[in-house]
Amino acid sequence: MKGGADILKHSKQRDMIKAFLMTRKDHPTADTVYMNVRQLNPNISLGTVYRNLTLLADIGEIQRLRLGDGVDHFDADISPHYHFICSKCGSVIDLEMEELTGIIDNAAARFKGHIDGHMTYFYGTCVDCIEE
Amino acid sequence: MKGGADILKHSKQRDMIKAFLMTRKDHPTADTVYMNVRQLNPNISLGTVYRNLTLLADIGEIQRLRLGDGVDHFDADISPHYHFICSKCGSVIDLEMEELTGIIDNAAARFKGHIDGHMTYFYGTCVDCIEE
DNA sequence: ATCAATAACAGTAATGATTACTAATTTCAT
DNA sequence: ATGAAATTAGTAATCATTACTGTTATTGAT
Repeated sequence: MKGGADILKHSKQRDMIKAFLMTRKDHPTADTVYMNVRQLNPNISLGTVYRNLTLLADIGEIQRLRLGDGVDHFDADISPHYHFICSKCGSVIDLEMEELTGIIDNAAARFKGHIDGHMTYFYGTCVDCIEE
Repeated sequence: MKGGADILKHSKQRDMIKAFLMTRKDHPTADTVYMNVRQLNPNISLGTVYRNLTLLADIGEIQRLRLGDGVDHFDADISPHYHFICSKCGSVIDLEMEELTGIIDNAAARFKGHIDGHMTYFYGTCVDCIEE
C-alpha cells in the first residue's frame, strides 16, 4: 500500500541542505547544492540532495524554480518574488518589483478550469555579460 | 571554424513538421510530433524532429514553450499569448486574456541588466480533470 | 537505556528528454 | 549535370533526475 504520508523524521543531511540554501541568494541547482554540502559531509549522496530538495519544496520550506533552462533551481526565499535569468551565463537574479496582482483573476476570467497559480520569469542579458 | 550561419536549404521533413504543428492547437511535444509525422514518413528520425523544431524556433517560425513539466512543447502560433498547464493531466491550453503590458518596464525599472522578454504560464486543474 | 518499527541514507542503476556523431542523401547555385 | 554544403537516418552519448536496495539513523514506547 502506498498512499499514507510518511511521518517526517529528522535528518542531519536535510538540515545541512536547508542551511546551505539559506546562505545563498543565487538560486543554485541540485548539483551545486551537492558540491557545496559535500564539503561538510563528503559522504552525502546526490540522491539524498535531490530527495530532500523535493521534500522541502513539497512541504513549502523552499521553492523550486523552473526557469526554462532545463535545470531546476532552488530558493530558500519562499516569499513571492520574480526572477531574471541571463540567457548568456545562466545566472539567476531576484527582481525588485511589485507583485503582479490580479493576474490570476485576469487569467481565470474566461477560463473554465481552476487556476492555482502562475509562474513568471524574465530573461535577457545580465550586467556582467553586457560589460564584456 | 564554427561561427558562420549556415545557408538554409529546403527540406521535406521540415515542411512536414511545420505543417503538422499548424494543424494542432494543443502544443505537442517533440515526441508527439515525431509519432504523428512518422505516419506520413515512416523513415523520419527523432533527431530530425528535434533539430527542425529547434531550428524553426530559432528563426521564429514556431514557439518553444517551457512550462515547467520538464518537456518542451511547441506552438505554431507565434503571436504573444498565455498558456495554462494542467497539473494533473499535463494538457496545455491557450488562455484568452489581454497581454500583460508594461510588465517588462516594470521589471526593468530597478534592474541593471537588459530584459529581452518574459515567460508567464498558469497552472492548476483543467475542466476535464475537475469533472472526474 | 533498549528495542523494534520505519524513515532516511549511500551507492548505484535506470529512465527519459535531448543532443552529438557519422556516413549517406538531398538541395541548389553554378 | 555537378559539386559544395546542408540535411538526413540511425545510433550513441549526455545530462538531469528518479528508482532501487541493502544499511543506518531516528523516534516513540517499553
